[in-house]
Amino acid sequence: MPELAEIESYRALLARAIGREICSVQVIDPSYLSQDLSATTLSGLLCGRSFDGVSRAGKFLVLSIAQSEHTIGLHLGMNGHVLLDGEDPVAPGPRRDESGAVWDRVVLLFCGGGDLRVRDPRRFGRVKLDPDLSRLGPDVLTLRVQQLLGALSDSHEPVKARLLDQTRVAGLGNLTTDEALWRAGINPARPAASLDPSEVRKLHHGLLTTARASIERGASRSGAFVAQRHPGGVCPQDGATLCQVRIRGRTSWFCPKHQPWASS
DNA sequence: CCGGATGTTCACCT
DNA sequence: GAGGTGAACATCCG
Repeated sequence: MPELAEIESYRALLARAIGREICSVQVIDPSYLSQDLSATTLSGLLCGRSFDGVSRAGKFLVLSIAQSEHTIGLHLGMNGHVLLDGEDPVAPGPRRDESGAVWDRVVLLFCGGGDLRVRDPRRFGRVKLDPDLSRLGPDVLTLRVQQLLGALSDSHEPVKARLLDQTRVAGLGNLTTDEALWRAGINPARPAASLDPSEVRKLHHGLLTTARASIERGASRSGAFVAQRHPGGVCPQDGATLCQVRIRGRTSWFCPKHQPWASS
């Protein structure tokens, strides 16, 4: 589930874990930790301490550890979920059995009761120590037109490939990007550098409005266009049957009528 | 049984 | 070097 909207929901959820002392760390699946992080290290770092801050950087959730220089980076991959005291703001979570614990990878128990669980059936996510955020591009929510221009102007890659590249712009996922390109009327396969300045401005507007709207609704699947993103789906704007292409291995949908190849 | 799914990385082509 | 493709990670769903 996690795209920007879901990650923001989890950021808000995790804020409620701030200040709660951790008494136990259960690394149920050691391979869920990044290679340079052992269960022993993680446990030693967290037990007896608490988090004193939570932020989002691109698709990473970053938890800072009180009385420590370290941070924990949480990346939820394609299907990761976070539960605090059993609560998951992103529905529906993976549910395979009634205990609901089958896909828990890492669990923190708080001294005062309650727990924080990282649940990820598909296991594409990771828990990292001191995640390297320096490689991330500017965050989509605070992206400026000039920065977008810079991210696009030096490449003949398809514009969508560039937008999904987290080192160029951080935080965009497949669905959000399709919706934003649709709003801006830009074909996802167009070479990035072929966009003229007015198209880049439209795209910038599309990216920010799409990202903000999805966060407000708490779901990356909530957009009018995303709802039509299936075979036979039609453009909510002009009714044309949507087309599908593959870009960088990801399915991309667009309206053949108002997202033409040629620039306007 | 097969293909595809909201993410990322890497090997291998052209 | 740049860009494209496919595979890999693991599991569920139609």
